[in-house]
Amino acid sequence: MESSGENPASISRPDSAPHEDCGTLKYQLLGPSLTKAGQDSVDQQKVSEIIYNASKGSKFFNHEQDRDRNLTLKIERILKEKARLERLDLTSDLRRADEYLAELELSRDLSQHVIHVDCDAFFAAVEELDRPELKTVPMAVGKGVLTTCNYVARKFGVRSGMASFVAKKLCPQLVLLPQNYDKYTAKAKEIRAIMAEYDPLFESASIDEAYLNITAYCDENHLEPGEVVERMRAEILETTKVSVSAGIAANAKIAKIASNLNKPNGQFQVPNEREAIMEFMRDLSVRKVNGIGRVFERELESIGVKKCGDIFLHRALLAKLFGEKASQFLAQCYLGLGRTKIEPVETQERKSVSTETTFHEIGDKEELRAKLWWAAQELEKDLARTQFKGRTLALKVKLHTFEVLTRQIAPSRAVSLAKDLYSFALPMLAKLEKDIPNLKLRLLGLRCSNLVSTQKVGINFFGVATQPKPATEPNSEPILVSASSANPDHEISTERAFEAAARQEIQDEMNDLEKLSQETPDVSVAPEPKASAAPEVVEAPPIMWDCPICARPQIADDRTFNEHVDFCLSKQTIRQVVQDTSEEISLIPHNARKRKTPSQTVIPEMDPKQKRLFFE
DNA sequence: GCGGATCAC
DNA sequence: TATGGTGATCCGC
Repeated sequence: MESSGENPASISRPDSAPHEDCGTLKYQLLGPSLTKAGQDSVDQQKVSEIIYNASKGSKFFNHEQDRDRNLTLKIERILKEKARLERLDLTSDLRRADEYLAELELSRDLSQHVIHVDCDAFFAAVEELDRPELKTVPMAVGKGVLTTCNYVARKFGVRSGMASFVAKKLCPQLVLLPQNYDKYTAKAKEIRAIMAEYDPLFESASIDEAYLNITAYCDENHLEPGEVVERMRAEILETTKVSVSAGIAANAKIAKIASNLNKPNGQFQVPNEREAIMEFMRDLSVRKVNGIGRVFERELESIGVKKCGDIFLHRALLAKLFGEKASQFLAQCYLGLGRTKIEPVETQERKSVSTETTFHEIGDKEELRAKLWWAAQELEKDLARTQFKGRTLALKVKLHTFEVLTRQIAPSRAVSLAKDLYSFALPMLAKLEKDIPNLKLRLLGLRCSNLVSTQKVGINFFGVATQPKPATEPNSEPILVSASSANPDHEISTERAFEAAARQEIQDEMNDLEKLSQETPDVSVAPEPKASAAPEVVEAPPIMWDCPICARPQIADDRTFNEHVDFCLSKQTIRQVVQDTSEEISLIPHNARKRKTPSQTVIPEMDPKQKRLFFE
């Protein structure tokens, strides 16, 4: 959109309030990474004008405008509620808040040295290693949306998460590179090998970030945390040629904030002293805290909380205005408290597996089915890779207006195969088509949650024998047992493992027999997908027939269909058995890695199948 | 338990 | 012309 020189704030928009929300909208349009490093010298005013003008009138823009208006309304309600509360007697709320603060204070642990390590413009930095000439020109990685950009580009206001055409408006000479994820993963592995010397139980927060607890390392080597981090950063730069920044503090929350303060290639330490920590938090913008995003920032700002220090003044109101969890979180921010427990991601249990893709607007039903089929195939692959099935299946769509909807169902048994995923998702899509006339989508995705492990007996990533846990008894443990659970020495007996294997076999037979039968309303609406799917579809979606017994859609190939009908006739008895045997429990290895001295540390070779999971 | 919303990277 | 994908969590109902 060409610049006409007019002030965007003065542009009148149809069907909207006057321009008072323009400021917040422009702020919203600046994107979530405004607080990132490398933006200090940027004229944000000018940048926001350019972004505004580039976006103006688009469907994306209109959606952002809607969201902005809704947030403004929500804030009005918050302010009204605040005024109402302030007319009441708040002494008990105040007392409750103070009691909670006192209780938290008792839990303060200043004995640990936690660091957060963050690679500087990671993807861009890796690309610059291959093409050093890019170091001096503005460059970004990503196609439709930028994932990273180098510091030269940031001087133009270019940021990660920005649409590339907008970035090009800000910086026409911007060099755009496609993502090369394998390359970044390989480099991340090099960096992690070094970090493991300092803490073998380090925690990967993402491909380019990690938390380490270096308390033991400091003690064993009689070094101060600052020295250790200087050393580690130098070692990483020396051997991998990638610069990293780090934060050093008593807990993960402050370390994370601190790692951003001397970016790039720097470090910042907050001493393990209560006074120093309180002072550090006092003047810290709430937006810098991990977990407080643009929305909560605006809500807090509206009641007068801009800095973490401001939380104290408003402590009596926070629980009623923002909820219990949020107020507890804010209390921790005020005190500068955070977790000190750093543990490998492999010990943390996965909750969902999902896939989604954005495409050009599609309204054609067959084309949408082709997309759904493709998503089902992708999810099957991801479920196979991560060795899970899902007891819950969710369909996610984004309308052409950018509005997002999700619909989910809970099949009686865990699902993982593309045709099953498709069979269960199709009625949900059909219902949306029925309920929303002229449905046009720009994104479609599938997600499995309520996961059940399909991990077989074998040797896992750390060389530890693993077995699928036998089925749970009606009143027993939660579905997934992680290393962090209460009984870390819990072992599965051989007998129980055999039992499990036996039940697994029974279940596999059931799988073949049952071929799914579900509560799927509205199947008559679902048109049958034809073989003439979109070109990129490898395999045509299966043809669906309705079962004459249960009236639910089934894969229409003769054998499958007949088996289903047979099953459906005898369902009541079999269903019970299936439910009793369908529990599969993952045993996540515990004590797989132990913190030990650096010289003893071995980085095991990666099993290719587990590789992507490990690096996620 | 479901669906919307927020958040991080 | 045009604005991502994956995973987690919380809230209100």
